Amino acid sequence: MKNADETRPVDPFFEQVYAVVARIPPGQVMAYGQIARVLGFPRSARQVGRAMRHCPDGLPWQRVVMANGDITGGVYAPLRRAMLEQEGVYFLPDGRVDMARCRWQGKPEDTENK
DNA sequence: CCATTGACGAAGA
DNA sequence: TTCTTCGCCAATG
Repeated sequence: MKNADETRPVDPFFEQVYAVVARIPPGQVMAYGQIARVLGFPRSARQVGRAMRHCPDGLPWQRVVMANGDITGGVYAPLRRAMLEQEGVYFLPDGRVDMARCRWQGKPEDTENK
């Protein structure tokens, strides 16, 4: 049994989004469009954001930010920023995430052995 | 079925 | 570099 009893319909796209987000290592972040691209839907950045809006507990939703490094989440945006800061994410003086240094490639292909 | 909205992103001014 | 506009795509009214 999987979700027959669950009143929540499981969308493959949503599940994939959650899977990728769960793989983001501490100190690194990913953009909505970047996640969509990894899943094979480079035009569905907004749908990724829609999935994050319904993000389940246990998911590092704080590591998902905008492509320009801006943080979403409304009133919780500053909270997310503090959590990322605690993980070692670099920030710009403007309060945005330093994507140039913290953007996760999504595919670690031999990070040490280059 | 059409109009509006949205945790996006790139391009233009 | 900041602000505005347009395009994408699905959900909602």
